[in-house]
Amino acid sequence: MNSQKVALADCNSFFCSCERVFQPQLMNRPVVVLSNNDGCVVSRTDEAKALGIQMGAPYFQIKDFCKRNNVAVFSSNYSLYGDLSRRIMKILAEWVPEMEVYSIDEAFLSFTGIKEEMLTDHAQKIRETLLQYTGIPVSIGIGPTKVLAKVANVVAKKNKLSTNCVYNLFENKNEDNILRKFPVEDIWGVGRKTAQKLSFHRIFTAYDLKYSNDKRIERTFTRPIRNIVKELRGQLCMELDLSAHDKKQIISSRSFGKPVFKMEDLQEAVAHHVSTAAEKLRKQKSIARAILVFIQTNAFKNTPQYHNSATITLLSGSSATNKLIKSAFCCLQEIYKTGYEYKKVGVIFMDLQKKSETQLDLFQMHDSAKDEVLMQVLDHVNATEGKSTLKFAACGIDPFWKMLSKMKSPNYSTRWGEIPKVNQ
DNA sequence: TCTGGGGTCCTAGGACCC
DNA sequence: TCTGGGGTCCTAGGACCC
Repeated sequence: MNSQKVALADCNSFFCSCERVFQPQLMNRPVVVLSNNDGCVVSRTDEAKALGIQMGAPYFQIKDFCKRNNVAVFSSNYSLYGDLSRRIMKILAEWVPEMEVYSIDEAFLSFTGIKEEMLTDHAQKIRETLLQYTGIPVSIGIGPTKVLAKVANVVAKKNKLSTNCVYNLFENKNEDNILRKFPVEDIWGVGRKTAQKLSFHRIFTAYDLKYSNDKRIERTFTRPIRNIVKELRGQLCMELDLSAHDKKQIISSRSFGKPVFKMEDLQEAVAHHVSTAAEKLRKQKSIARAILVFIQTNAFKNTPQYHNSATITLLSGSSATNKLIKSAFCCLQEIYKTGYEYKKVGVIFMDLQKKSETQLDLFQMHDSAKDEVLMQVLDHVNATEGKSTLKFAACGIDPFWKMLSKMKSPNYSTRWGEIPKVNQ
């Protein structure tokens, strides 16, 4: 029998909570944070949810509504959220022997070994500490598997007052009562398509899925769903992933703030994306052996549509921005067509490999020693003097296509010049 | 005027080989 | 005319996540 105990700590309305840390007057006021380009809503506080603002709602559609209802609106400030996330994970790590950082605002914690009667108390202490040290509220769900810990977390979040943001399934004598009220589409790993298919089989709740016919599930559904069924039954099949992995692909892409038609403008954007992605690539000490460039028109607009992509294989791999820009331009050349109004462009580095594990091949062209030094200097300057202090001319000086970010809060915790001042 | 971005995993099916 | 079957590897695309 599985004796594992898993907790899922998940920050409440994380991006909004980050904004509130530095503007406490926003407590109890509805707050939303927008995606890049101020496109749509990606984080909402309970007050904003109560007003009926939906996740993913396009901002231009709800702008007036927000004004009328005194909603505080922010552009996303990822350096702020990233920094607070790092602090939160560091604190969490001090409380448990093992944890898996699952996303910017979530971590699975191993509670195995803690006495059953102490679980809730332990979670409450973690919650209090995080709130005190960072100002960020979290909810914690506890169960015998990841899927059930996720379920418990949803229960905690939906009943903040009665649970004080901690819900422990081990304390519940009749777990099935919870599962009966839990819609199948809210289960972690069940998306829209699968929920549709499940409802066709008359499976509507987590309870239905837990007690569904094994043979039918085996026949009809894929492995991830079969694993979810097992986890709902308390059978652990998703272990905590403790190792910090290197990324297997690195993407950089953005929608344009304005329509773009010309090749030169696309090139500037592509050079910019390659620079961003290559910096991440070098940070994890890897090289890319394939690069993909894609371009898209605006699918929401009633204009001629076109989207395409091209890939180039780099035999020996590279992490040198200048070399990668050249390859990316070749891809772009291949797919660019005049006469279209482009909305988005992006690059993907694929087939990544650790630099140290690269097979040296006499006949292949590796990054030259000169490039290596150039990249080292580039990264060093940008790390110490600020992002994009030094960049390739191909990226342009002041790109007109750059994204909108009209309501961004200061980098309170990552830039000396923007640290909040305390009144004398 | 204005609708995000960055990831992972899985599977089906094609290509290829013997 | 008739033209196997099984295995592996790779890739594109689907589905899902936050």
